[in-house]
Amino acid sequence: MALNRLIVLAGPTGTGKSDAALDIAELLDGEIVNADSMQLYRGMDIGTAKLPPDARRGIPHHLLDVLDISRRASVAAYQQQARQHVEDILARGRTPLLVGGSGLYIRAVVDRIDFPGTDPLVRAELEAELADVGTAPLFERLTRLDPAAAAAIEPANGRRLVRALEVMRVTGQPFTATLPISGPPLYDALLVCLDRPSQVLDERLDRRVTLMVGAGWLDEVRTLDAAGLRHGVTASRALGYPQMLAVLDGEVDLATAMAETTRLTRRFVRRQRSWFGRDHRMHRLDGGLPQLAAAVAGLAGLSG
RNA sequence: GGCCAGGUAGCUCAGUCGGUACGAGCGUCCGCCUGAAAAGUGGAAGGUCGCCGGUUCGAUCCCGGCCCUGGCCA
Repeated sequence: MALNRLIVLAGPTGTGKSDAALDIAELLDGEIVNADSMQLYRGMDIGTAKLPPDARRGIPHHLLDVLDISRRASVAAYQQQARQHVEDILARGRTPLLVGGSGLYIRAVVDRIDFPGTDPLVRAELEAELADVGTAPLFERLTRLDPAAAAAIEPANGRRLVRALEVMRVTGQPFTATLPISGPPLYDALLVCLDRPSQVLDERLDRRVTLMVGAGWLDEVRTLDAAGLRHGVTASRALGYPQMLAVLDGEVDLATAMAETTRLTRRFVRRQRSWFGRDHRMHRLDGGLPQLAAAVAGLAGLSG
């Protein structure tokens, strides 16, 4: 029943990946590996739509709740861990299912991408410089040191400028600022992208935020706040969390925060589409398809 | 009924002391993305400037009337 290959279930937020993954896992004797950057965090449950343990049907889920909110997330670390899990699952004779909406994370697992090293001190220094003098001087320097990278990075994109200069400093090598052309995926992966018509998805997202609040999202955020959420570089930026913190601070009313959250989530979905849309290796399926699991199994080469 | 403010991009609003609307933010659409990626970023499409008439070589901006919105007074 198990396949000797990886199945990737990608797609925008709210398309039904988590639930579909359960069905597929049951059908193909699978185990799930999370590919969602924010679900890595312990305690961020409601707002990240993390599947509660009692809803997982006994199917093993890996790489959920592995990071403290104070820690930065890291693609490179994720890549290493996720691949380890995929390989372990394969070794166990089961089907690994990589499920999530973080496009770069998925590519990090499935493609030959090597992330150059990092240095906290160099990084901190460059970030301080960015905060101090702005983006222009950094861009100018990058143009001198690494013209190719500079040509591929928008002058106003501080984040990427910092990283490019960091790589230059740490490795002495130029920064590869363009994603490699994707060849055949590792692990003979079957790539599936779930989506829904915009109107349907937007309505689902709207409803989802309401459900999250009803499920106690504000309490969750209050708890996380006490644990230092505001100081978590990555965690504090998760969709909706800053908005809920603002409610707790009495800065905005709940309705406004919710509207803002759905707005940002919609925008995020558009970016996810732009990311997944150009990966021509992906099979696209509607997340609302009745026999989704069977369809995926069929694509994977398992008939019936 | 009277007075005041206002009717400019899908929304909220700038602006033109009369000479093809420099518009902005948000939204929408399209794109980029190698150690924060639920992050960060680039571009595009959108406007009979409430309606009718007048003055003028020319009006979104001046004048008159009308309609609509909000507020105040009665």
